[in-house]
Amino acid sequence: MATTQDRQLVEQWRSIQNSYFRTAAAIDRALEAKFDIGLNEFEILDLVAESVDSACRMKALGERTPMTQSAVSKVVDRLEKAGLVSRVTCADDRRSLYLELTEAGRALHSDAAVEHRALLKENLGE
Amino acid sequence: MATTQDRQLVEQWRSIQNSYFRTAAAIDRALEAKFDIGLNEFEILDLVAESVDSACRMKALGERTPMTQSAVSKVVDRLEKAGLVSRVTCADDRRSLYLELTEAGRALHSDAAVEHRALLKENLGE
DNA sequence: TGTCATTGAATGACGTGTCATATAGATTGA
DNA sequence: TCAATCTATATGACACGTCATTCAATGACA
Repeated sequence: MATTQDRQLVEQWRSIQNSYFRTAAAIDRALEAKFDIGLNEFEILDLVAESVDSACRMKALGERTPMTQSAVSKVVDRLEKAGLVSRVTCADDRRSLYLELTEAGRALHSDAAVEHRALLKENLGE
Repeated sequence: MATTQDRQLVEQWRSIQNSYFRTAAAIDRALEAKFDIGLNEFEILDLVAESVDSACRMKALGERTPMTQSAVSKVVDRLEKAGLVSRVTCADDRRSLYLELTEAGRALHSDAAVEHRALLKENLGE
């Protein structure tokens, strides 16, 4: 039953896993060491930073990341506690929140992004 | 500072993340539902199943998966508790252990592998 | 052979993610 | 306008992974 195609699929999958984990781990460690935030925190920061409009975004964020809604909520908790982001209630729908980078958040993001891109380049492209 | 190349890298990375998470989640759910084991458990089972020799393998396993040594140890705990695998002490190095599939483990693996390959095919190739 | 460093694996504390649920605000329709 | 329903987010219990540490066995070298 173990066809050649099966083996190829498994090999392909393992290779994806490895490159995914290696890249994620490298970025995570670097960001943790230099900026004291994890990869998921950075990715939320990154998404907020690239949203130019100030639409109500907690919801939108959830759609742009594989994270669960509750994971996003907790990541934002940490970012807020760290003073990098703030939740602002939405005028037109008071259930919703949108996120704003604080000054500190903007500064950290722009430094961290350089690191992030460099590590992506190092790990993805070669 | 946000060069075109940066954007491409980020896009590439998000696409890897998404396909990785989607595939992993799909497999994990299916295996959980039908065989009551998670993806990591299956992957260890799969590695054990494909090791023909009976060398001392806990160690070797750690080298073929992105999982930590301690993660492997805990996954094996669960597999052993579920009666799918057994730890056998090594004659030539009594610190080492190798793993054997039980009958139940072998049976479950061969069924689960079919599902696993099918989902890989569905998610990776199209 | 006795000490010291090393190696294979297990364990406990801890962080973070997931699922199910809770809560508050919005929407619909009679 | 008042239920009933739906939607956006938060929260608590729990599972699992990581790190640091521990323990036992091995190896190395005097």
